[in-house]
Amino acid sequence: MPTSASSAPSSPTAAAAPAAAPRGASAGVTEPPGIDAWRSFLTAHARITRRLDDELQAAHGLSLAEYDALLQVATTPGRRIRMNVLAERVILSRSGITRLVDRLEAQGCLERIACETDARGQEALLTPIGLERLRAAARTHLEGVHRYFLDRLDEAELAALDASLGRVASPLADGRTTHEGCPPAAS
Amino acid sequence: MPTSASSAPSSPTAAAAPAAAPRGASAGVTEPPGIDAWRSFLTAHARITRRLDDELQAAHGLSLAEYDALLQVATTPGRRIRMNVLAERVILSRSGITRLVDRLEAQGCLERIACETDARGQEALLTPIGLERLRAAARTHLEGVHRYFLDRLDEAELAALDASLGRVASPLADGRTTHEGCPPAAS
DNA sequence: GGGAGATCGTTGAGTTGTCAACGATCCGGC
DNA sequence: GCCGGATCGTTGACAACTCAACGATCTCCC
Repeated sequence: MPTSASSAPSSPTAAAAPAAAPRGASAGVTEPPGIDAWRSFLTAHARITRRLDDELQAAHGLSLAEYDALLQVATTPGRRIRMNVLAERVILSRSGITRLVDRLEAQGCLERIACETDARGQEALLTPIGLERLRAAARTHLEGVHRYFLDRLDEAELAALDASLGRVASPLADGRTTHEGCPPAAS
Repeated sequence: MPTSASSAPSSPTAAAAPAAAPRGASAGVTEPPGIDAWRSFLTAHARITRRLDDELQAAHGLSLAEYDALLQVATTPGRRIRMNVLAERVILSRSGITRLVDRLEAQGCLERIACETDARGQEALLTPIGLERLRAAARTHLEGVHRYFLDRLDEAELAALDASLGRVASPLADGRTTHEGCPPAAS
């Protein structure tokens, strides 16, 4: 899912949007107000993450997902984490995590160890190489996050963003099944 | 790129974050303030789009990317659009668009026609089937966008989001090459 | 304590995207 | 008019994810 912007056409008010989709439209579909925010959200995400991923890849041979996984391991007490938990944090399926850890293990950044308290479990353990790799990559990554995101917003905006998006994300915590615990609207 | 959240560890202030990553951390990396907004941004995107994609797929057998492509065609005057432009709007590589249009064409939603003014060019043309498909899907999709996004934010928040994220996205308009026209910070 | 059912991580198969390279066509300078 | 370089859409090869199914293990209730 590449995830661009746009959701449905509306009023013929082609306004800002410097180089992307038309903000107004013309098909046989109607759209709600506020949808512009949704589009900006999608567009911003697609553009920024692509940029960050490219830069990280070019400078350190690490994808954003790999970086994130290393970070999650590094910031967990003991620098090891159940595959399980890692999957949820990085927002990947369990099989996705298996393969991602495979890759990082092959590069020497992570090690797999058996979980002491659960014989089914595996833990990913950060190696010194992995930590060094993460440290180096963090510089590049944070620089990018600043350049493309943080530096363009003032403190109030960042706080507002955090509040709004945090509120929007929290009810969707798990996501295993398609939509169970969430009443469609008011029913 | 699965794109979860998080960027770097920081102060040991594990606060909100209902079911995901720790907001404070403990590795050998330092992090800037405001990074919480960045994390919320990533988390919200990952969770919402996954949900929307699942629902759209279940109800109409359409991925979010396919939906978006249909919408882009539908909202372009003449209901046809150059592959080129479509790629940019949906934020996909040109080969990605070739394949996506292949799929939609196979389903009868789109048709490929030669461009009249440029013999190299192809245009994707929306078929009646495609329009009907889009209309049906739009209901599901918009309902989801409301449920997971719009309805959780008031008007002021939406406006703020649009302004902030729009400003953040615009400088990254094209994105073909990795980072050419953007001074690293202040140099 | 024993068995049914849930959960763990991995695997095979399939999907959807990318990059590099291609032939075809367009365009600007000579 | 024509030729060199850009741009168009497609293709082959590959990368990274998903789902479904698996054996192993845990957990809870009888």
